[in-house]
Amino acid sequence: MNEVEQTIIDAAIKLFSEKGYAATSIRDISKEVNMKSASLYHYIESKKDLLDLIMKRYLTELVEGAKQTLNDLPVDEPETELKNLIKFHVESHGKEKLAALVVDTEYRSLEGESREEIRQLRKNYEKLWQEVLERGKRKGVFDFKDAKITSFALIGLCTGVAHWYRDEGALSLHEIAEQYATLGLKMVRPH
Amino acid sequence: MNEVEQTIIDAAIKLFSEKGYAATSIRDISKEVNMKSASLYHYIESKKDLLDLIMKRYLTELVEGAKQTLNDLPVDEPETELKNLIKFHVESHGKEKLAALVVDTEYRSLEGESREEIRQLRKNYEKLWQEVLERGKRKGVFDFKDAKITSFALIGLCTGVAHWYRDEGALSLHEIAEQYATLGLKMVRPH
DNA sequence: GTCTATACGTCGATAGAC
DNA sequence: GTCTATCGACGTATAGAC
Repeated sequence: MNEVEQTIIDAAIKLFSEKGYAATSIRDISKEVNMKSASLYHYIESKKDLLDLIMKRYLTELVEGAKQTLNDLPVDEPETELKNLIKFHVESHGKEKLAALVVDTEYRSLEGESREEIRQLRKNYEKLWQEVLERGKRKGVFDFKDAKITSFALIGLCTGVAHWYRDEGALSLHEIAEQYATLGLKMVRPH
Repeated sequence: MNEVEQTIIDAAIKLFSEKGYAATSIRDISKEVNMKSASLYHYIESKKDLLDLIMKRYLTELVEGAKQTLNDLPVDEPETELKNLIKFHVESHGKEKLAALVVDTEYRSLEGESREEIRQLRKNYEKLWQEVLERGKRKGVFDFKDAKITSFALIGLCTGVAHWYRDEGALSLHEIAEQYATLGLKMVRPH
């Protein structure tokens, strides 16, 4: 992956997140990187390929990062695990806000194998959360009815951050992540 | 609004929610309603108009429904208010899932006045939630740091339902709404 | 009200000069 | 590696017959 390729990918992420994949033309992207559209094809195979690459790369980073987060933690502390899972997700969605928006909104633009691949990555990610929730429930530190619904609820909650977070906002990303961790933990704690 | 117009709107909602506004052509919509694309223009002014109408109508329904929900409740019970706000939002997003998806994902496809109008409607809706939250905090039945962030978190949580809910699923929409109300209330209750 | 025909712009992608 | 030129398909929208 050389420098020019990365510039093209960044331009695509910016435009896809602003206008959507379908509404962004290859000519739009080429203008953004000060090239003619024909030149882009020296670096990419197709517009579809560009989306596939972005979705796959960012979602893989999210899944691997979450796995690593859990691995770095002491065993058998589901509350700590959930707290850090939330913080990692929120911070990741704030730092890579534009890519996160693309991943969250362009699943429907994928076709065939790519779509299936992304679907699997998502499922793996949800499973990570569900396992933490189930461990906490067995241990008695969490209380909820359905692990799947609760995982959707928690992930949806954290994903929402990418839709409103701004670097210039009053609260730092770290503070927001802390608040979300508090909110999320309260959601599943017995009372 | 006659029958044919409603059929066209329903077809547009279906296709916009599946493929997105930009990826849906007037010809796609006309095929869905067994017409030629030129005939559609007897009922609509433009493709853009169709989106404006869908976004405005559904979001207005949501805001008005939420206001009505609050009006029907006893005064000075913020917990009851939040519970019913959550249930109304979740049930509305389940019942009109496709329209909800369009509203949630196609804001970026709006331009000019329409965009501003929808932005205002959204703001009004968020304000409803924030007022309930503030009242609860003053009364001491809610505990959270920032009303704006908490309202975003709660609304984002409930909106997520439209992304995974299915009529054929194991849980009824009513049950899901109840679970979400429980989760949401736990999020903001002092412990 | 619904159609056929079509205007005219933009799309993704390619050929081939430099 | 970047360009100009261009292809054929498809986009929204309109004109005008019936």
